[in-house]
Amino acid sequence: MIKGHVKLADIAKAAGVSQGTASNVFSRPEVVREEVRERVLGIAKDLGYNGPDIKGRLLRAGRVNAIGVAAIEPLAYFFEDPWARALMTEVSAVCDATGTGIALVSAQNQQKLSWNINSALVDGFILLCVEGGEQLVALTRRRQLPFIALALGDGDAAIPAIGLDNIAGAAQAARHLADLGHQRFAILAIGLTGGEAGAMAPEQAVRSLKFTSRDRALGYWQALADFGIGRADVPIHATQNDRPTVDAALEALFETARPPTAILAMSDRIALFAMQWLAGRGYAVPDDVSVIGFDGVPEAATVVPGLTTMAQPLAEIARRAVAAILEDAAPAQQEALDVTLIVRGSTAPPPAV
Amino acid sequence: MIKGHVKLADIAKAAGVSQGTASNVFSRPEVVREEVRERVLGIAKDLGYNGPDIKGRLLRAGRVNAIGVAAIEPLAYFFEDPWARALMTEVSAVCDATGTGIALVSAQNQQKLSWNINSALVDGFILLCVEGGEQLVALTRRRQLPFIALALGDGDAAIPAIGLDNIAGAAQAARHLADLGHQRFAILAIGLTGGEAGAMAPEQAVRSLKFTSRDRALGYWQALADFGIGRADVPIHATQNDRPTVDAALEALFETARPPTAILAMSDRIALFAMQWLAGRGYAVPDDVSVIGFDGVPEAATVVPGLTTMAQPLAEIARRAVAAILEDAAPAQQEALDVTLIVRGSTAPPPAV
DNA sequence: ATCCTTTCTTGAATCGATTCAATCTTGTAT
DNA sequence: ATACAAGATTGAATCGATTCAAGAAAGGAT
Repeated sequence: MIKGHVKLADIAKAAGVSQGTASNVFSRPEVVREEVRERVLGIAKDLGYNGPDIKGRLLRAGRVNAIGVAAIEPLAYFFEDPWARALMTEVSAVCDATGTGIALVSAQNQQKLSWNINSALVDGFILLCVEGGEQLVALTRRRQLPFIALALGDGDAAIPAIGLDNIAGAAQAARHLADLGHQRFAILAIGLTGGEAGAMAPEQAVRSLKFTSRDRALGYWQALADFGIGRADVPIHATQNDRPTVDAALEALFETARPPTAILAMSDRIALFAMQWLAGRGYAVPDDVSVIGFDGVPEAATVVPGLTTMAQPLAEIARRAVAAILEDAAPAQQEALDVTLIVRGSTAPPPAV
Repeated sequence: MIKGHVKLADIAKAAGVSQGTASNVFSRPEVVREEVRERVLGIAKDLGYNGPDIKGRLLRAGRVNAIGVAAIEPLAYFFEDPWARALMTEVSAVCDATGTGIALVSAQNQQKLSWNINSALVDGFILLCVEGGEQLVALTRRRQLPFIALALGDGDAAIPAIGLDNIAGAAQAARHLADLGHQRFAILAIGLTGGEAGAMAPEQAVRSLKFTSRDRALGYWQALADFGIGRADVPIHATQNDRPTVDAALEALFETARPPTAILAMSDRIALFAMQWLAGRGYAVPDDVSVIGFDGVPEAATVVPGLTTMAQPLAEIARRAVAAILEDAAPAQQEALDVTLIVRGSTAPPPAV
């Protein structure tokens, strides 16, 4: 019988039992008399029926046992971006443990994303809000499913979100280097609200950086102030989190008369690009220049020398996020988690002058 | 977030139109008179109805517009393994273009995997068969959905699969190094059927390596034979595709009186581990030792020096695989695609003696 | 033989939409 | 005024299961 669509009703009819009983044979076998159960199962095997179709089941149940992870990025983002990957790894671990599926939801343009969010078969969403978080939240709202935003810069407390204490983390990073004796710092920033990259004045930074990066900048400044280093003494260059803009920033920084001995990078990605640029120019890390990153991506541990960084508690973030969706218990307000300093080989005292 | 109980039927009733018309308002608006359409949309907005629920729609349509990618690995595999990531990146690109969703399906133990495969809401599966491919295929068969196996070592032609011409690729790799003048080779293999790693004799390799690795070994040997280098002259060490076993193999190889000047690694992962080991021991790549990998993962391009490798046509693989699922047009038999040599900095003529 | 439990089984309702043949409206041409 | 095509709307069937109140059968006690 090539006709591929045997359904439960067919089995029931063929076995001479009601559809309800047939359903029980598969979903609650203990309630059906053994004799009947075996007969039904036999018929099912004969007809090539492999158990209830998941689509019918889920329509009835109303849940699909999967969570969606969404971002305003191409789908490949989940596999390419180091932070996204590290986070997904942890989310995967949690989902593995709870038997929950993962569906990737994304699109670059608003319209497609909207469609994808609306048609994703999931019980809720984890939103990766690195770019355009507000839009993502707005789009997801309409779906009327539980969701939780991650890395949402914006301070709107009404949005269920898990954030980081970026100010404290950045301060700790700067303090680490200052404690080592560094005096000449430079900041490599991300996340301009506008598009351009380049050097910027502190006031300008406060104005045009997005929340996450602004907080990190504030943290750096705050710690350095304790060491008598003013904002104006710390050049800050915005990048687009990619190699060309990082390279350009470094070119500019190391052309000056007093190049920095310590680089505060707002992401590990930037820090890693910076280390490669430095290696290419013959600057030794950490002997000539120290570099500290932010995020704690796995690559930071494997590169040589290891990258000192402020690690996000990704496992904790993932655990809370998945739990929030599964139990529909999103935090009433934003939670901010601590980042922790991980010292590796990329930071050391500055070279003796 | 409590889900509103408004459904299409409620809207229809409230607007005084039939359910069919209400459905058309959302799914085929052009067929409904403008006046009616606006009235219905108005009512919908008032009642807080956000368009057709996807579950009902899909039940009717019978397809969910998503494909599952499955592997017998923890879910994190998709984000951690370089080959899987590179492949997923390409699959993502294809899915992005066609508006198809991606669901990740995996589990380490058989039973859970079986459950996950059976309950995944997808239109078909792409199977990553690096480990335990046969089991994966067997499990997927039962679901009676289109599927296609990738990297399936086994030669069973009845399974729809996309493979590689490993023999030709490996031969090309070995020829590249032999053309450069190398004479002392060593092979770092993967994929033992048993568990142990270590040095092995050629006959043993043929016997105990899995299909993919065996073919690669055969390819290496075949090309080297043309240069008068016999199988017995090429030490072959099995690894488990991880750092410890690669390190152990290299320790053994470079302890000998005639260490190799050219390393044939069966995966980029192994090759990259090898390059790190060599760097740690003070061997210069490519001046002292040349290394060639296999797979063409992105890291091979970014490492310094770049890794020469045999690149898999991942984009092509992804394109075909997704098309096969979406059009239910899996190839009747296994297809084998060509790999291409990408020369980077890790290979050069051997050191002058 | 009667009554009461237990244990199975039934049948119909439900989940939330789409589809399509049939019917009803219009508008236009004759 | 009549006929007819084109366009809009209806209503019932369908997708594939689960659920649960109610009925039937079997077994035990009196």
